[in-house]
Amino acid sequence: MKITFPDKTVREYPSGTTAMDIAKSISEGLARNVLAAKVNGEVRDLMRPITEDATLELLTWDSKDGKNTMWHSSAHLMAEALEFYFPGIKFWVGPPVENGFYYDVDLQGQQISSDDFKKIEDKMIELARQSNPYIRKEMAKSDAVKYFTEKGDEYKLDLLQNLEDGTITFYTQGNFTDLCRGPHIPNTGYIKAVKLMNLAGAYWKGDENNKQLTRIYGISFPKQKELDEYLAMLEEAKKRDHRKLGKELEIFMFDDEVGPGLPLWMPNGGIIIEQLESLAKRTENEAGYKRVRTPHIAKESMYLTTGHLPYYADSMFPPMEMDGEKYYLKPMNCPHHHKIFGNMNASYRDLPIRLAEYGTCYRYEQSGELFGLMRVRCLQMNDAHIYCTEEQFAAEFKAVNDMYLKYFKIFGIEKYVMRFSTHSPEKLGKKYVNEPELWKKTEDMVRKVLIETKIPYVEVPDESAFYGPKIDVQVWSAIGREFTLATNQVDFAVPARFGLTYRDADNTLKTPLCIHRAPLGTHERFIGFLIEHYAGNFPLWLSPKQVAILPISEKFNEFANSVSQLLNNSDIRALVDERAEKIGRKIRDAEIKKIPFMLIVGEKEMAENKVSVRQHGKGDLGAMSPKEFCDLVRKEIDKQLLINE
RNA sequence: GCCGAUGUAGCUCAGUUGGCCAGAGCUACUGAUUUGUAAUCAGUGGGUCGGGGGUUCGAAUCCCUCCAUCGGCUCCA
Repeated sequence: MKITFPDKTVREYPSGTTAMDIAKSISEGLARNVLAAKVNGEVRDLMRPITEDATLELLTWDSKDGKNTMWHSSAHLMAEALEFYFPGIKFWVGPPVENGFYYDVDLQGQQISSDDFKKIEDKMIELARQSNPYIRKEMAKSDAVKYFTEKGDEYKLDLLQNLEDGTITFYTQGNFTDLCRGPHIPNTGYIKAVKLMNLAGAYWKGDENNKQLTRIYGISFPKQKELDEYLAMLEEAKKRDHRKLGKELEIFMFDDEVGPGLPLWMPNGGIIIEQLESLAKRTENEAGYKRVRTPHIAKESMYLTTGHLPYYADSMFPPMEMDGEKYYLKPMNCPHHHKIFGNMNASYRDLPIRLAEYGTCYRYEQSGELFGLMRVRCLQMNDAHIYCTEEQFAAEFKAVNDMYLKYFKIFGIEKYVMRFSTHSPEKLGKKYVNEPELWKKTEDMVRKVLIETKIPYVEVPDESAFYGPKIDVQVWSAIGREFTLATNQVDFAVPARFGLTYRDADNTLKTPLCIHRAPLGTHERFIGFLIEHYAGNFPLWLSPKQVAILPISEKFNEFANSVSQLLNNSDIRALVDERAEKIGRKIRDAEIKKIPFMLIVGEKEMAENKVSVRQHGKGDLGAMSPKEFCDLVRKEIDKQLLINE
C-alpha cells in the first residue's frame, strides 16, 4: 500500500503495517516520540494496522492532536487511580481540554478533596511506570449494554444510548476498562509527569437540573521538565491577573458595603477611562456618530415593548416602585436609543443615523458568575446604534468592522477571533424571530464582510441573538479564560416592535435595520483585559501617570516642580516625588508603579536646564532639555494613537 | 444559583493537639539623613482575627449560619 506523508512524499509498505512500525522505519527518535497517527485525517491508535493506501501524519507532543491523545489517555489513567482509592465510583466522561483533561465522576457519596491529589498523582505515576498498554477491544452494542446493565452503570448506559447500533469500542489499561472511542497512546509509560489541578462540581450533561458530578481537572506531560515549565508559566500568568494588578496599581477596587460586582474606579482608573472615552468620542465623531445621553432607569412597559422582560427578568435588578409604576435599572441602552430615533421623524435622507453613548447598565449576574472586572453587575458600554436602510447595511457594517480593526491596531491586540453567530432555521419563530429571508440576507452580508476583510472568524450556528446575527470578538485573559471583548449585532426585529420607521423616497414608511455595536466593549471588561494584555505596563497615552520627576535631593524640588508645570501645561501627566528618599528608592518605586518615564534632576541638570530621562523597563536614555522631552512625549502619544497617519 | 476551597493590620503573609495583652515585613505618621539610576536609619501608630450565633473556665483556632472572594459548572439580551 502507498502511504503519503504531509510533505507529499510517498512510501510503500505492506498492508497491515501499523503507524508505529512506519515511525520506526523512519527513525528511532520519531518512534520514541510519536503518540498517535492521523490516518486519512482521522486520529487513530499507533498500533492499529493500516490496510490500504492512506495519508499519514505521525502525531507527537508538538501537535494539538498529539497532546489531546496523551491527555485523553491520562484521563483514563487518573480514572484507574481514582478507582483504586475510591472503589465503586461511577464515571461519566473524561475528555482532553485546552490545558489538560478532566474526568466527571459520581463519587457515590464518598468525599474527595485536593488533599487527596498527591496520593492520586503518585498512584498515577506508579501505574504509568508499569507501561501498561491501552488495549482496544471491539464489542457489539447489545453486549455492551448487557455488560453495563449488569454493572449497574447508568452513566455508561446513557452514553451507549446515543451511539449508533453496531460495534463499539472499549479500552483497557491495567485494571481499568472504559467505554471509549479512543484513540490512545500505546501505553501508560509515555506519561512521565502529572498534576491534578482542581476539583469542581459539574452538572451531568451540562444541565443545571441534573445531578452535579465531581469534575477533577489534571494535566500531564511527557517530561517532568515540561510540567515544571507549565507550572512556572501559570505563576507568571498570575502576575498579570487584572485583579492583582488592578489593586497594586490602584486602578479599581470592590467594597463589601457597595456590593459584589460593583467596581469602584480609583483615580488611576478614572484617568484610563477618560482616555478611552476620548479616543472613542474622537473616533465616533469622525465616523459620523451623534452623542446622546439617557437615564439609567425606565418603566416596565418599555421592556415589555422590547420583548426582553419576559425572558431576561431574572438577570435584571428587581424593579423599584414609584407612583404606582415599576421602574427597572437598564440592562442595555438600545431601547432608550430607539426612543430617541423614534422621535427624530427621520426620512431616508437622514439615514444612516448613528446614536452613541457610553451608557451605564446594570445586570443582575448570578453570584457565581462574578469575576473581577470581567463579569460585573454595573457596566459602562461603548455603545451605539446605527439605524439604516437595507441598502446601506453592508457599508455600515463594514465601517463598524473597520473601526474594530483600527482599535485592535492601537491596542496591539493580535490574538483574537471573531465569532460569527447565526440562527438555526428549525428554531425560527421560537428562539429566533420568524424572518427567514432577512436572516439569510443579513447573515450573507455579514459573512461577506468578514471574508472580504480577511478577518479570522469562526461561524457558530444557533448562537445568535433572537433579533439577528452577531459577531463577538473573543480574546483571552492572562489565565487563559476566553472572553467576549466586544460585540457587533444586527437587529431587524426590535425596531419594528418599537414602531420605528423612516419616510422613504416613495413616501411610504419603512422600518430601518439596526446595528448594535460596542467595539470597546465595556469599560470594565476592556480595562480588565488591557491590564492583562499590557501586564500593567500601559502605553504612554493610556498610562495614569506618564512621567515621574525624581529630584536627587530636596534641594532640587523647586526645579522639579517647574519641569512638572511645563509638562502639565502640555497635558502630560507628571508628578514630582518630593520625599526625602535616595534616588535609588525613588526610581524603584516609580518602576514598581510602572510609570513610563522617570526624569532625574539634580545639580548637573539644574545647572544645564536639562532632565535625565529614564524609561520604564529600559533604563537610562540620557539627558535633554525639558522642552525636548515634552515634544518627544507628545510625538510618542500621537504615534500610539495613530494620529497624523 | 450549584459543587469545592479560602477569608488575620491599608498591602503581602506568620500564628490551629483551644491557653500569657494576636505577630512580621512593606505602607502610613514623626524625626534624623540631603542622597546620582530598582529598597537610608530610628521611633510611633494601626487588627470587631469577614459578620452573627453556639460549644468551652477560656475560641483567630472547634461547631452552625450568613456574607464576600477564588476554582469550576450553569448563565451571559
